[in-house]
Amino acid sequence: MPRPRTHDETLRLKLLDRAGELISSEGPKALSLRKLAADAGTSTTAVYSLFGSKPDLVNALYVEGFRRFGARLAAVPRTGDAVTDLVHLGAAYRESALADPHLYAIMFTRSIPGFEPNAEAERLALATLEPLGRIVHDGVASGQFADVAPEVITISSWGLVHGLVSLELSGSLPPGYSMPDSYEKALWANASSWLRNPRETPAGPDPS
Amino acid sequence: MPRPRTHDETLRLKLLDRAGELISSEGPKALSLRKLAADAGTSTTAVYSLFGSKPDLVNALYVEGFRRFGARLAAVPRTGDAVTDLVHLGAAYRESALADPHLYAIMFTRSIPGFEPNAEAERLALATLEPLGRIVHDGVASGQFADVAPEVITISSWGLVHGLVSLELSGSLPPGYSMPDSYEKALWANASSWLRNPRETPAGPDPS
DNA sequence: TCGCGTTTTATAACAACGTTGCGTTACGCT
DNA sequence: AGCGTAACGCAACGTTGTTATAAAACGCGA
Repeated sequence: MPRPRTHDETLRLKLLDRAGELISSEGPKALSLRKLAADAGTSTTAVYSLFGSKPDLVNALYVEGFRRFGARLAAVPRTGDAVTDLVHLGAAYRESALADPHLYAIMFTRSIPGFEPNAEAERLALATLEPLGRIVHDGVASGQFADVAPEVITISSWGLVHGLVSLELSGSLPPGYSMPDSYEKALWANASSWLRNPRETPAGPDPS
Repeated sequence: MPRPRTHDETLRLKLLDRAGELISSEGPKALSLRKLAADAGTSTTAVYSLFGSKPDLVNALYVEGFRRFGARLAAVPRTGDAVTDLVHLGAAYRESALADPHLYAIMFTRSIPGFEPNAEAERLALATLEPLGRIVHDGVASGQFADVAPEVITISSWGLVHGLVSLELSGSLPPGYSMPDSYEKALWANASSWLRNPRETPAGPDPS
């Protein structure tokens, strides 16, 4: 009879942990199976029996990254004001990305050549957006937001935060531009642009 | 006396062309110096004497990419209406990115491991944003936009288009979301959110 | 408790990569 | 004409991901 899968779970976690550390500290380029195996006191073939290939190992990191990301976003409290909630969620998004830039790069830019998330990982990634979808849905349903397709508001808000964070992380910003200053104002402007009844001061400060 | 640089310009262009083709058709992973040299009928050392290293060759692609990108953006005609101009510029931005996705990836995501643009290349990249900066500046100066720091409007608009395009190109969008539908509405909402006097219908259609 | 069957993993090899000495060729300048 | 340097082909080095082979580890029926 076949021997049941006994995969050394502690070794699996050790490899995953170490891989995460390598990526976070030295970037995607530094993640080599040989170094990783040597660090973990094992051999490269262990990685292959545990994960299948290097892209599959990265897929595990991808999943873990979205798990943490999703937990952070889901923990943002709601206030009932749709604009405020969007701004708060956007702030948490940026904080999460800045907490581990290299991991964010794996999740959203294809920073490791051969890697493509598998179907299950992609489903998890999309589930991360649930808090955003809920705020938008509630905002439209309660009449705070205009009668626009919720997908449009969702994708616009997501695009804005992702774009701003990407530009900041890739160092593409002109010198002198301060993202902390602009970020909240941009979020506030975007969120309030979907209001049914626009408020007086455009691009006003977050009232929280 | 030293012999002046006579670098075979046609070989240089041939290598650059072929490298661009390889990147555009098969992605950054397929760009190998050995294949490239073989394709061009030369040797790998030619690349080193012409460019210095692989990252330096990619830097040349990066520069060429921004040159074309900048030309496209600079060719967008102005209408005088700041919101309309922002939407038109955003549309040209997306079209340019979709015209050569892999090149866009080199320009904005770090899709080739060892590559970082040098100082001159980064200056050129920032110059590409000049049309955006001008529209925003004129919009604020003419009183169409609210009295907000122009950098905030610029970075917000850039972040939005870059984020939306990035999500689209990386395939991160939920199935069923149609970017062509949402894109223009998102741009319009963003642009009009900076108006001094908000118009009646938020997220209304582009009047062009 | 023994041993069969299967999984796991170490060793070593393979192909492909970026890079670099070494030697030769090609060409501008005096 | 010929000196000096740039340009470039050849071959090698070290490292990468991956895999063929073989040995070791272990669950389970006997």
